Amino acid sequence: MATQRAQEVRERLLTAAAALIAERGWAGVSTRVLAERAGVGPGLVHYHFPSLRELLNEAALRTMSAVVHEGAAHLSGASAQQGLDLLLGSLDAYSGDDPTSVLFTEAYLAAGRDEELHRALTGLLADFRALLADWMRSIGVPEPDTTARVLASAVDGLMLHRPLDPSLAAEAAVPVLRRLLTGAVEEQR
Amino acid sequence: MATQRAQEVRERLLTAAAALIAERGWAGVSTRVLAERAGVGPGLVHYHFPSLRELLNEAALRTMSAVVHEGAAHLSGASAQQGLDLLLGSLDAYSGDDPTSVLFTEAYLAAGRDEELHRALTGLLADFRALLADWMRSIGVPEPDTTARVLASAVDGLMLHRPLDPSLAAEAAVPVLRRLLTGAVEEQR
DNA sequence: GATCGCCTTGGGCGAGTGCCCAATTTCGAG
DNA sequence: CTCGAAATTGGGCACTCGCCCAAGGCGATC
Repeated sequence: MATQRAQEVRERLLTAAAALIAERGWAGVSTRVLAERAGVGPGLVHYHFPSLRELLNEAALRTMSAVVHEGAAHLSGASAQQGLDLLLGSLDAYSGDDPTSVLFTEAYLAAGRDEELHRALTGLLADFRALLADWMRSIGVPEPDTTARVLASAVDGLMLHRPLDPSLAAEAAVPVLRRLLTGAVEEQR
Repeated sequence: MATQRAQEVRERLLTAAAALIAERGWAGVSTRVLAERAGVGPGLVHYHFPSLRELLNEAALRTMSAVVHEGAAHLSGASAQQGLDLLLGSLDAYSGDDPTSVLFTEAYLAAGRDEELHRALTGLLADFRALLADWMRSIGVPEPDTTARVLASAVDGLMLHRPLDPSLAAEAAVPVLRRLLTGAVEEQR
């Protein structure tokens, strides 16, 4: 059916958009480079999407949503050590100048200038923090809600700084971050 | 003398640029809106600066440099409690959607796409981390170098998340962040 | 095989972009 | 007061932008 090919084009546009946001920055993604990257004619962008703005929002949101929910799935029910390994793993999976890390930061900034994106991102982060707080509660971290908020933002801050601080590697940062979980996992050093 | 007025125009352009980077994003600053904001003719931008790129770099760098060095001046020689108050104070001075916070994040992202800006920002952050580490060493924080790196990036991460997490206030985050300084200031709770 | 609706193409519109430059104003040095 | 360099103006060039649309291709249904 013809609709299937159309769906595939939509998909390719969204995938290309996510990559281009990281490469060129949110405002640097134009309809023409986007269409070229996706391998379609320039007119197709506004056939499948009402505006470039909404295309970018959807592309960023679904990419971020996939990352967050995949992480959350691994975290729920994990032991203290498994959870720490997961955080450590994500810290060297995302180096700070990889497409995913940059996409997150670009989206945070764009949310400050787009109310709709702001609402959606607020919800996505709230879901993630709730899961992170649940995990922390289950392993006995003090003040799990606030700690989850601080740890989540600290990880994003590390992504932001890492490209500007060559010696800020995951294995260096993790022992320090572990102090945030004071009282719960000290014996596991 | 005429040179004085010219210097003032250069100044106004740089100030306007810093404000516009925060408002419209790095790529959203055009020569014409910049000139209008600064109250000068559009042609003056390229009379005082070789390119828009270099103007933006200089505007961001000197603004950030002022913030960093002002903070560093207050920090050096401060007691543990004074230092903590300073950090706490900076956390509610910069809410995350104020011009200064946004400028920092915009500059971090732009540095990933501009080698010259990348080098300058790397140096600026290295200076600040060195001072922060010295302060930590002086009050007995363990692993002061790494802790300084992590705390500096965590603070920027908080700025990034704050607009998307209404309940992430300074007074909530600070007690948790204090755990990073484990062993040095516990008795000061 | 004709028909019809979804999909795709590529060009075009007005606006905005960075950068340039001839013409003009400003103002301190002689 | 005159001169000349520094500073400023505003328009123009070549290009890109988001969005639109007439035209045609495609494939499923009778």
